Order: sequence, then C-alpha cells, then structure tokens
Amino acid sequence: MTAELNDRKEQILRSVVINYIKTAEPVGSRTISRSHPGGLSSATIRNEMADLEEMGYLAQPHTSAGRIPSQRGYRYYVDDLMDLNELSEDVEEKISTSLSAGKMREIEQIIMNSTRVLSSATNQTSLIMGPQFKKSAFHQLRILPLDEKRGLVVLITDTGFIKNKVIDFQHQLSQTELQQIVSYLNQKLYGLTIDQVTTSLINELKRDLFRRLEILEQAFILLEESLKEEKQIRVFLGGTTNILNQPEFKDVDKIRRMLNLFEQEPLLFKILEDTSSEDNIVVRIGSENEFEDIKECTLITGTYRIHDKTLGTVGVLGPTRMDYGKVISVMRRLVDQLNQSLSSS
Amino acid sequence: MTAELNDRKEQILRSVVINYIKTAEPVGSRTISRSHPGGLSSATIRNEMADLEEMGYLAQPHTSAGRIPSQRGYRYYVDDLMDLNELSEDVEEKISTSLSAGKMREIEQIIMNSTRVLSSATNQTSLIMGPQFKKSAFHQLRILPLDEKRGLVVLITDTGFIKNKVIDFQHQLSQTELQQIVSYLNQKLYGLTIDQVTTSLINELKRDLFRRLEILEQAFILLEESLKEEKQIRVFLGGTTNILNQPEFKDVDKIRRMLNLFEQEPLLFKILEDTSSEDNIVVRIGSENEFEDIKECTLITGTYRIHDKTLGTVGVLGPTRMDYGKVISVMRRLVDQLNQSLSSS
DNA sequence: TTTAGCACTCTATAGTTTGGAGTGCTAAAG
DNA sequence: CTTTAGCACTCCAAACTATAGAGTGCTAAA
Repeated sequence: MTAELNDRKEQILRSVVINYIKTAEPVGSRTISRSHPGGLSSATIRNEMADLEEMGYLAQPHTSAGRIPSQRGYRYYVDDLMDLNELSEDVEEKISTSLSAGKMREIEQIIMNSTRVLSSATNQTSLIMGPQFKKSAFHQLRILPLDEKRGLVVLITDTGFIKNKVIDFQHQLSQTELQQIVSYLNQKLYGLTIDQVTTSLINELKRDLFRRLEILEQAFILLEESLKEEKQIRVFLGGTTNILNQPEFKDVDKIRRMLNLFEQEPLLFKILEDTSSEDNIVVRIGSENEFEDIKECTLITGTYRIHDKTLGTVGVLGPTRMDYGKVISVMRRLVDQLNQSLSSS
Repeated sequence: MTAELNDRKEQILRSVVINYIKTAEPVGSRTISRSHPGGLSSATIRNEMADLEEMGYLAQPHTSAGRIPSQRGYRYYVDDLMDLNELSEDVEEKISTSLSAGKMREIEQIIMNSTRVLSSATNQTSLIMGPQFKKSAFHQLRILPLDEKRGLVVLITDTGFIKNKVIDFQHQLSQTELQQIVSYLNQKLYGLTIDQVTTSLINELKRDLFRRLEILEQAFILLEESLKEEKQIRVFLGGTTNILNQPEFKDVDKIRRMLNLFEQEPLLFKILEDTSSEDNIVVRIGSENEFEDIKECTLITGTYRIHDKTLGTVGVLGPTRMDYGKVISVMRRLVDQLNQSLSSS
C-alpha cells in the first residue's frame, strides 16, 4: 500500500492533486516547475509526469493539456500524501457553538444543525443519517388518552429518542385497561432494541394470546402502527446547491441527475448505510462507490455514536476533485462534537 | 377588467398563450393561421398581433421572431380566457387515495404527501406551509416525567396538532407538584390560541406570582420552551427538480438562485404568507409578486382550512409560462381534499 | 377588410481561423 | 546516467464568418 513511488514522484503527484483541487484546471509541467523555485525544470517534470500517467496515477484530458489526477492518484494522495488542515477559527466556533448540547434537547435539531455546519464548512453537500431508531433500546412506553376514541402513544428509547403517534382505539378502553396494557408492554419490551421488537413481539403475542386476547390485540395494533413509521430513517441534507458551484457540474443534465438522487431518501439511506463502520472515517473515491449515480463523486463518511453505540452516519458528497484534507478534518471534529453532545443528553 | 379586447383579438391572444405554454417557443402568425383551419390568413393575424403587442399583451423577443405573451397577456388570459381542465383519472386517483384521512393521522404526513402529489401532477415545484400552529387553540397539556431531572411536555391543540418537547426540571418535582402545575395551566389556557398564550401568560404569571411562585416559575419555563420552537412554521417542498426541466431554467445561474431560495425556509414562509387569504386561489404572475427572487415566476396559492379556520397555504411555483388551467384545477381539487381530510380527524 | 407577395431582419447553426498552452522527443550539457 | 534547452507538433477554446430559415412589416391588389 505504501511508497510505490519515489520521493520525487510523490512530490509531483501531490503538487498535481493540490493544484487541480484548487483550480479545477489540468496542471501543466511548467506550473509545477515554477511552484518549486530552485527545483527541477519543466522537462524533467514532464518525464516524471509521463511515468505517473503510465502508472495510472495521472490522466490527460487530451494531448496537449496538463494532467489531472486519476482516481488512483487521488487514492494514493489520500492514503499517503495528504496533510490534514488545521480548522479555521471560524469553523471551529461554528461547530462548537451551534452543536453544543446546551440549548437543544432534540436529536433532530442537532442533526439538522450539523448538516448546515458541515456543508458550509466544506462547500459540499452534506448528508446525515438520522439516529438509527431501530437500533435503540426500548425504555418506556406511555399512552395518553386524548378522548374516548383516540390516544397518543409515546415511545422513549435509551438513546433519548422520543416518538409519538396518534392511534385509534378499536373499542372503548377504560383507564385501567389502558394501564394494564401499558405496563404489560413495558415489562415485556424493556431493554429490547426496536428491531428486535417486531419479531419477538409476535412470539409473545402468540403465547399469551388465549389469556390476554382483547388487551393484547389492541396493544399489538398500537405498537405496530407506531413502529411501522420508524422503519424508514430520515436522511438530512444540507448545501445541496453547493454542487452548482462546482465546475464539474456545469452540465444541467448532471445537475438534474444529482438533485434527483437527493430527493430519493431511501437511496441516500442505502448509500450511507453501505459504509463499513469499522473505521471512523471512510473515503470512497469515484468508482469505489457501489452506487452508479455517484461513481463520479467522492463520498466521505463518518459515524457518530452515543454511549459507544453507533447511531448514524455523517457524509459529505462532492466531485472527486474535493479538498480531502479539509473535509476530513472538519468531519473528524464534527463527529467528535456530535458524540459529545449526544452523550450528554 | 373585462373585454377590452374584441373577440378576434381574444382568440388570437388565447392561441398565442396556449401555444407558447405548450412549446416554449415564440408563436408566429402562420402557426396560428394554420391551427384555425378555414380561418384567417397569416397576414391578418400579423396585423392583429401587432396591435396586441402595441397594447401590451404580447411581446417579441426580437424582430423576426414570433410573439410571446407578456405578463399582461397572461393576466388577461387567466382572468378572462382560460378554461379549467378536467382532472385526469390518474391525478384524481392520486389525490383521493394518497390524501384520504384513512391511514394517516399526522397532519405532517398528509402535508408531505400533498407536496408530492401536487408537484407530480403539475410538473412544477410545490410548496406547502404547514399548519399555523399558533393560530390553533390550546386543548390539552400533559407532562410525562421521564426521570428525576427531565420530563416530556405534550401539547395538543383543537386542530389535532400534537407537539412534544423534552425539558429539564430546575429542581426536583414531585408527582403531585407536577399534577398541580399541569392542571393549573390547562385551566388557564384552555381554548386560547397559541399566539394569545405568550402575552396573556405573562400577565397571569405576574398576578399570581406571589402566591404560586415556585410552581409557576417552572411551568412558565416549560411553556416558553415548548412554544418558542413553534414560532417557525415549516414549509414543505416538493418537486424542486422540476424547474430543471423547464427551458427557462437552462441557465445554471438561474437554477442556483432558485434552489438557493428553496433552502431558505423563512423566505418561503414570507412568500406564502403574503397572499391575501380572501380568495381561495390567488395567481401572482411575474412582477405581481412582491419578492424579488420570484419576479420571473408565477406563484399560485390556495389556502386550506379546518373547521373554517385557515390553517396554511398551498403553493405552486414555476415560470410564468405555466399551464394555468391545469395547475389551478389540480390545486382546487387538492385543497378540497385537504379540507376534507383534515376536518375528519 | 382581407390577403398575397416581397424585401428585410435577426437568430441559430455550422464551419473556419487563429493563438496559446502543453506535450513528446531529440540532442546537448552536466 | 540524469537533466535540460529547444523545437515541432497537437489540440482546444474563443473569435469570427457564412448561411438557411423563420418571421416580420409593408404595399398593393382582391
């Protein structure tokens, strides 16, 4: 994985990547020669660049244009050459103030703020997968009767998640019946994660069916209704218009495809879910991405946790020509802050 | 307002508008002459068109191009010439099935579905202002203790709105203390609309302060916290990418400005709020819009209500060249359905 | 009042020219 | 053996030029 290239080639590759990231223009040998004063002549650089191209790290849009990094070039850069940026005070402040646990209790609020901060700090589109509700554990279930026919189910998880849903009662229920249902459910479900509930519940149901029929029938409906909705996890987006500033998206058709993708939440979810959560930060360059629609993009993801349990994924999506150092350092900091903010609530 | 134009001119204006809406190309005299078989020659039409241009109903992108409707032309068309379309079965079905009150209790669900239906039926961007929470009346307030330090405030309005928020208790509260607070608040607030609450609450607070100090202090915080968030009303968007299909948005810069607008919820809110809710459906063509950013667009809005109380606004935003008849008839139908669905819950 | 006819205008499209940036190769210099 | 100067070559992008076609306005005849 390391150092297939000699020092000089590495320097040149690095120069090409950095330059291209900055200018979005193919980088010529003279540009590099000049930026290393007292260095090598353009002719020498040219030779090296030709080598790098043959080895697959650089590419030429056409003869007589400069070189641009290939996907492999970016990969080498990210793995071996990249420096992480210091965060600017500006960004540092935005992250720490707008995400501090202080004011906001709701997880959703925090997440939405995160998308905003992340996209504005990176000038890319940010996507954040909301907390994986179904990975959370049951903590408490309450039912508030609203009137004779309706009630409000409130579901609380160990991760501080709160969901509520209005449900209809099939038959009229007395206060004590409700009480019974609720405490029965709480007893059975306490500590289970949400995705364990559906299957285990059915088993419980079957076993206890003949004893508690009428009561459980109701309860089952309540639960099912309130859980159904939670299967889909929300993906929050920020800075979708940032792609319009990127010259690689000057084509209206590309824009359309990209924005279309952004509107399809389930797809976004799959894209984010797909990253192995082993490493903290994962960089997927170009065709390393599984999904056709983003094969010309780079996706950088990180995961955030609460009490060491992975809650969701944070991502930045942009063209392969992206400021890797900056994005990665911003994301590191953001994930840290998220972990901290969420744990303290 | 009516019939400043003779029959023939009206026919021609109508033809130009309809043609231009369909093709997005300037309409020439021959096109019209041909589409009225046995009608007038192109020369005659030309004369009339010249008149219409002088009167301000038509415009020419340049000499030797056909005519396109001016803003005034569209206005005349909408006021006097337009036919409403029958809804296609397809659309009719989408509206009635996906918005029926049956499955969905949550207002938000219904609204989000509405944006989807509206944008797909009109091929434009749809925006719907969520229910005006602060115009709803207090119905019930509950507080569920979560643990010693925290509780869940649940607020229910007469319009079936349910909002909850986790709050911290400053001091530890006993069950009975909580009970007291809640019933006191419910008693005082019942029937008030939410935007009445803040001011009247302060007065109440002051008056009762010396008697119920500790209790009310808590309660006030609870309320304030839970109300603060509700000031901002959500605007839901659908089909934002539809503008990319419109030839008037082939310019990336225009797209950027438009999409940028879509990301600024407060602005969208202002735009929607601004429509006088007297008439059911309001059409704002081009510069009739107050807001700079949409002066090249047409905004068509309608309001939906529950029990005769205006809840929110539904809008369709697109280029002035838009199928007015279709949009208006779809919106009529949608608003009807919304009123019905919301009232029945 | 309507229409045929014609000269005129303007745009969009395709084709042409040209300058410049960058390359690869060769041969000389270190 | 490595580096570099020099030069011919390639290719694109931008500017310019031609051309066809759609549409107009006006005039004079029906």
